Amino acid sequence: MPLYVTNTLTRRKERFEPWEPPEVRMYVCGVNLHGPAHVGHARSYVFFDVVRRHLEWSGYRVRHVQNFTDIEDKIIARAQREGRTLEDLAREYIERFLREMDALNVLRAHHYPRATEAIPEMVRIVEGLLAKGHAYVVDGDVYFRVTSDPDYGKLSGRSLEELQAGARVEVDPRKEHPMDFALWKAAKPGEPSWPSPWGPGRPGWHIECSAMSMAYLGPRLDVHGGGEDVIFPHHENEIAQSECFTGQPFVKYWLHNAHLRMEGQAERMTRSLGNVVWIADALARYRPDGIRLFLLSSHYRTPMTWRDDAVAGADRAASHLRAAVEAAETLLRRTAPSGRASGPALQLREKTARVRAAFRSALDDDFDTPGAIAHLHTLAAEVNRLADGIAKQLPEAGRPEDAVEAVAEARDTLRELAGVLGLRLAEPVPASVAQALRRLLEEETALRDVDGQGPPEAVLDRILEARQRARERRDFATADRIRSRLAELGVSVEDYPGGSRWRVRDS
RNA sequence: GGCGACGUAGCCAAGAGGCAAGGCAGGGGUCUGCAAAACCCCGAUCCCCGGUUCGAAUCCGGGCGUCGCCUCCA
Repeated sequence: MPLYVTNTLTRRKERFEPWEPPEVRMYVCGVNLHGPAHVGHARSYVFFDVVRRHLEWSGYRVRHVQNFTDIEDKIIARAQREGRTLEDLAREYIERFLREMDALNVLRAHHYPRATEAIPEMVRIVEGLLAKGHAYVVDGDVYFRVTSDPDYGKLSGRSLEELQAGARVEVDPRKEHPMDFALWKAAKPGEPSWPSPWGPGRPGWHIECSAMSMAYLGPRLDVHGGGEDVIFPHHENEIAQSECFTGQPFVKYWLHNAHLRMEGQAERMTRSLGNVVWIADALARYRPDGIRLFLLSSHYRTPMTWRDDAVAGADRAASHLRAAVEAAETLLRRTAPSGRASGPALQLREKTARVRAAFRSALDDDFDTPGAIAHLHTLAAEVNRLADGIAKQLPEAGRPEDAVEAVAEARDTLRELAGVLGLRLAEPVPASVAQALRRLLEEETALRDVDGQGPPEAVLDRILEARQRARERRDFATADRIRSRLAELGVSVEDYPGGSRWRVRDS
């Protein structure tokens, strides 16, 4: 089934067909480096991460570019306030942004151009626009002449008259038309500046994305994305500049995500209002899978609210998915395949195939991530049901060795589909636990003979074996003590008829 | 003022005219040395009023409410 996406430009769901398949050129508007990123930014980048993962899963080769805005009024103001250089400030927030995106399992773009590194390209475009009569110079500033572009307003769906009617800002009288926007700003005293044919100055905001997308992806993009707040003026102006400069269509599909609001706040989350949850704070409270699951639990074009109970709920839902993978793995670790398949195993196979197809259709339908998540839960429940029956040795579950192949396939599918949403479904054993385990082996007499070498997962398996021996001799005091010591380390122990299982505890 | 979204169970949320997905929370049960996890069972006059249709959460009209954008912004 083909992919359909809602194109802001046409306001319709359209079949996705890139200019030159299987290549997809995707440019996503990046952050302004005047401060750290908040969970509203995370919503946008997690969403576009899913766009990319789904395109790649569908066989496209995606070239993904995301910019950093490192020159702009607020950055200059902050640098001056803190007595730091722009470079110093930019370096700090770029590093932090990438670290936080890595933590959220957002795939890295292929290029992260910075505005200040693309000044020559910008100057070249401005010169071209001047030569074609689409721009004019006033006192060292260069403005785009909106009346020279008959298409101006096509993205935001408004005419020049409509835009002017709602204007909230005082108009610079030197401009020919109130909606004309700056391509290049003459330097003010004390501000960083670059030489140009119009004197020292710095670029306007919009020109950077035109220049950087062209430099890395060529004049025509397949996908250009960002938050819906940048539709106007930013993306509107980008189209005007780019198309007037190249004479070609700039972007085939414009994708915009709706905003995230703070619980109890009437307005959307934005750094200038201060009503934000920093990504770093969210990561301290919730696991990455939980945060992603929450952010993807609403369709990307629906506004959503950051509510702690909802994020906590998504965090628990992530555990439920992870439990299915872990239950499958426990079974697979302990059971050799028989080469046969029981009735329940055949049913699981069929369900797995159905879920795979439904999951794909959901994402193909304009990235319906809430629908896709629902299908993931359906498969997880099927795996859990079978694994539960087998762990309890229920006759209707069939023989474990007859379920192995179907369970392995279901687990692989669950992993694969979750991976398209960027969910890891795994909780690695933290290094701190590995160290604490060695101490536990020394302190606990019942664990004296346990080998503490090797990866912590193996050590935990051996600890559970020793604990199992204690249970078998009905030494529950020891067994419970080991369990509670592990719990203190963040490892929970679950007992089943066929043996015990450990899990790194949720958050 | 102009342009545009949205309103589905306590909460989050999908839904391409034909018996209303999924999750979280809650209640009951199964399993179990205890615990935990998982599994099973339980929940909706789809904001209101009209209309079209054999049939509407879905289409049309009108209300009410919430939100976004109209040069800081993901």
